[in-house]
Amino acid sequence: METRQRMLAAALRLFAERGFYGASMDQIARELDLTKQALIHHFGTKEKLYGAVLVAISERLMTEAIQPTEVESASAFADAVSRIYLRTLQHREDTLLLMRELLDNRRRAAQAGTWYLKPFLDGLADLLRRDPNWQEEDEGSIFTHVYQVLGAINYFAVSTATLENMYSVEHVEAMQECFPERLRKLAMAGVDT
Amino acid sequence: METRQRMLAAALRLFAERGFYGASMDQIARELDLTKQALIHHFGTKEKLYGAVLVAISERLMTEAIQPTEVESASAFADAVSRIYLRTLQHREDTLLLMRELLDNRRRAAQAGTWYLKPFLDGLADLLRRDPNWQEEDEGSIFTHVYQVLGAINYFAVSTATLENMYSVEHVEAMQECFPERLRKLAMAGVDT
DNA sequence: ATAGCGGCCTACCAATTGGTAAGGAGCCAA
DNA sequence: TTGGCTCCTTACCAATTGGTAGGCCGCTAT
Repeated sequence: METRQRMLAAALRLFAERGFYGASMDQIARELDLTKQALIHHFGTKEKLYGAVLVAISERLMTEAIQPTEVESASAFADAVSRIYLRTLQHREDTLLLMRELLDNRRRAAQAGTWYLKPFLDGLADLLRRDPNWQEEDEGSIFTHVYQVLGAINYFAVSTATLENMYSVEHVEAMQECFPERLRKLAMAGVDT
Repeated sequence: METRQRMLAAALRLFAERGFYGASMDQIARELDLTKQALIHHFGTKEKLYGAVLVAISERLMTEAIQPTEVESASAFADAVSRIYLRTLQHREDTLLLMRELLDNRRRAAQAGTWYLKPFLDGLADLLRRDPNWQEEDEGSIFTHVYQVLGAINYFAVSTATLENMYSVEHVEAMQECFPERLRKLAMAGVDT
């Protein structure tokens, strides 16, 4: 059991860092001081290992990201967004892998079982729907707003390493400091401005 | 000459769709009814081919995305963002590849020549800096805002295929219809709210 | 003692990878 | 005609890929 968790952790790291094709079973196994056959023994195939990693991520996301008993307030959505932002930074590897999955998905898109994000998105949309400022808005508008805010978070979370090299560590730290406040303004961005 | 362009186009398509490791020289060549040695003849190695694709993208981005003679107006930034959004949708493959590059970059991050986005980012930041509403904001705040808005655009552009499968084509069309208007509100999201 | 079993190994395999070497077809200039 | 050049080919290669087959070791139940 212990081993299985270690395997999932190592696989997450390498898949997140190098992508599905970029990471080989052998590399993952070596990271654990095992042979790739140990991995195959536990998960069958590379695809299934990858799937198990995705399942683990989505479980974490569901149990941690959205509290179902969200307090109903005018800023409920903005509050949830703040929490999601913090969580995204903490689980950067999850974020990286989900981003990669988003890119790769379009090929095997027809396959089922890949909508790990759907309940999450729906939950956020629900939160926004209950906001008095948003009750007159149509569905498309609500989902669009949710997605734009999520995009702002995830894109940044995935970019910090590049930004640090493009500018400097201090520059990125300055951005990180401003981020929550500006994110809040995005989340609140007016319905009737 | 003609062939070189066709090669770059095919490489872009496959790299964007499957990533650097996911696309093989052979696949790219077959797409052109050539052998992979033709590709190697023109570009030397796979890495160099990939590099040439990135260079082509960044050139397109620089010449098209930001007009240097942007009219100075209160909504100059929001206008630029609107144009960038349209361009992003039109060149979705470019967007996909740049997103992948963003993810992969963190490994070979120290390498030079990969800051294709920097002049683009700086240009946008400049635009925002000249906005009267933003003149008192510090650098971190400005860059953060620019990046959040860019994130909203790119994340969505890269997600539409997945979203179509997750919900429906109509759902995504509804989002696409709302997008520009909501994006504008994001871009304008208040400085002193 | 021993049979079974989960956990992991070595040995091996076909397929695919990026890349080298060498040569041929077509064209143009001398 | 000859030589050279560009563009592309076939033939080949070592390395790596994911995966199969089968066996060894240590634990537990009988």
